[in-house]
Amino acid sequence: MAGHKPTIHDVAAKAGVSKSLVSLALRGSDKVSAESQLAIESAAAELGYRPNAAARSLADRRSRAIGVLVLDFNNPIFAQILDGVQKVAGENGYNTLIVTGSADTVRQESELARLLEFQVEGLILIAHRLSAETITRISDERPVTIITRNDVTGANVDTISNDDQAGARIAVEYLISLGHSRIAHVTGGDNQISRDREKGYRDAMIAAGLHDHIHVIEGDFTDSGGYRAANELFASYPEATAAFVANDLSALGVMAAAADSGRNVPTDFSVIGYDGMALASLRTLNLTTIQQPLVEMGRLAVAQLLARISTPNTPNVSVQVDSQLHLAGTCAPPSK
Amino acid sequence: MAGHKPTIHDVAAKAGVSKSLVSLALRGSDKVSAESQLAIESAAAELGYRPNAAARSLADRRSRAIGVLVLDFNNPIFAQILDGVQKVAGENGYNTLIVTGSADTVRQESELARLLEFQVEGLILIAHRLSAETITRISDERPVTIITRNDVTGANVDTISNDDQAGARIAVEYLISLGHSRIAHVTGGDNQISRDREKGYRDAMIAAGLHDHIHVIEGDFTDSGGYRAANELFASYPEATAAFVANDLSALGVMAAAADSGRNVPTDFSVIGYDGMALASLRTLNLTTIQQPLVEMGRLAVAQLLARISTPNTPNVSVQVDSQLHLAGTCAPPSK
DNA sequence: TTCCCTTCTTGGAACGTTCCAACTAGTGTC
DNA sequence: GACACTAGTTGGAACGTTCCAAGAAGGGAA
Repeated sequence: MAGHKPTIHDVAAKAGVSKSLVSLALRGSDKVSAESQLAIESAAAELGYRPNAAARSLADRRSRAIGVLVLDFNNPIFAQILDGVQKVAGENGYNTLIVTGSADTVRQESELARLLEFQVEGLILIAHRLSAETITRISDERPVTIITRNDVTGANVDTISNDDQAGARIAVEYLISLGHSRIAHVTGGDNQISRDREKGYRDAMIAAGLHDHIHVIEGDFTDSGGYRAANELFASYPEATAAFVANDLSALGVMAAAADSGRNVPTDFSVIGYDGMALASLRTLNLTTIQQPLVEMGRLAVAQLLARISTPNTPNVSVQVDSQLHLAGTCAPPSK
Repeated sequence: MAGHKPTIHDVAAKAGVSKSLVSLALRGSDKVSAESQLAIESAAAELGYRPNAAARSLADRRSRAIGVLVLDFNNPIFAQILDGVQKVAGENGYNTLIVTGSADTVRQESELARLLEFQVEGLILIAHRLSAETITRISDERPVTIITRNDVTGANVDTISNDDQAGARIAVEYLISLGHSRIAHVTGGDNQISRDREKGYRDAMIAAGLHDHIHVIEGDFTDSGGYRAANELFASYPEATAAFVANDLSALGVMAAAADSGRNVPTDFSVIGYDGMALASLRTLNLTTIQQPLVEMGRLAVAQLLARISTPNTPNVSVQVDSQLHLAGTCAPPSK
């Protein structure tokens, strides 16, 4: 904590050159003589000089920062996505401003405003609860890439998602292949992702001639929502031998409810989730699930966002990645 | 995406006043006439004006941003800490720049450099793997608050931690109170937190006259580390009836190993963890643990950091918060 | 010697704010 | 009618960079 933070002028004075040359040298221009380069570098090092990003951003008219809005930090899939996001952003010299949205819409707005004031060059949204309208409005000011959704359109909006319907079908077909027919579905509530996963469930059931066995219970993507939904399921449809649950977190709640009702997973009751969150594959849980390539999705999102930043007004991009069945310990053939 | 981002000059022109007055009005000065205030506000709204944080930061000589370094996003306790951090930072009008450190020391340096270039006014570290020396060096440039550790000193370093030794003693005393005596400990590897928790274990065992039963296996704070350590434990000390594990994540690994070895938790083998990560309290896991007030720790850290930023050169602060025994389903009296 | 070309270097303007000293109009006061 | 206030308002300087047009120094070619 020296008296004053050294600026480019201090470095220039110490190296005996002009501030302009310091600026050039520090950014690796090839028009600087070897001698000056050396003098400048050692002066900078000696003073502990750090370029001021705000000044650079102002002069440059670009911030080299992207904003990330994560609506719910407590769903661990976000951590994995963020891993990918941060990696690619860092590799490209971009800073990442992460903001977690509150449930409160007013505070959400002010958090978004803060991001935009920072002149982020683009935004990554990981937010299934944000309305399409809000997103379109934001995209009016800044390019946006949305991860895990593809239901928003706009001139500056790209999406990275997996094919939720296809993933859901894979899950259900797997249960059917094990011999199940009384397969229930616990949804994730009122949002596009849930609707798609439910659609995939229904389609797969119908395709297998199991139309009569379709049984859907409303959940909400949370552990306790899954628990509640499963209890409801066991009351209303006790013959069910398996459940396809809208996401991993609520699948864990379903497993707990199954255990409470005296059902052993997987011998009495099979559970398959969706997402592929890292914790679900811990040995203790060992959840069978449809695994999204989360880290990869984070990577792709940043790559796409940076592409749009550097070349605006290109056609919209909607990347769909493949999700895979992750075999683990919570599914087995029905016992009867 | 209009042609040009409106600046304070555009607003001034539109409202028919000077840029200085716009600046005053937008920051809520009381020396602006009601009439001007109104004209300025509506001009700003109409143009979709957003203040440029970089310019402000430059003129102001402060960035209103704090940096957060999280070394491992995959340990879910960080999500909870971050919740508290973001909340208090936001309430005080501060932006949060979150960076996840790579294992790679070189990249870590460049990530830190990027934070410092952003002129963050202070840093929050959640990083048990960072060397004390590195931290002291950083704190030379900017105030630092460290969460979950208290082993670093420096003029500008404050710490928020829980009393790991005390927490560990609580855990062990609880097991003893249930009737256990053959209590093993799985450590978290070579770092201060682990050493403190091990010390607490040893002290509690000795205090209860169980010196002969002390049995320590090296772990590493991860799920798989816990799994491996537990298998080692069951081989070297099969009579153990309980384990105090250095953190929740590895406690889950221990539980998996117990199950694999045919031990039922908690009837055959009791497990108690440390941290209180949200996922461990899911019904399916229901882990007994020592719960740190993680969100609160995040809050306190920011509060302390902001205090030091506004009033530097005050004596160092080391806050110790209390951790509590969280009763759940993985501990029971020994069966024999 | 003169002139042109490179190669390196430079000071000034600009970026969008905030701060400051100073200015203008009223409004009272005597 | 002069004076001092007060309430609003203003332009210019500053913040630490980058960019740009232009300058200095040295080397060849004529």
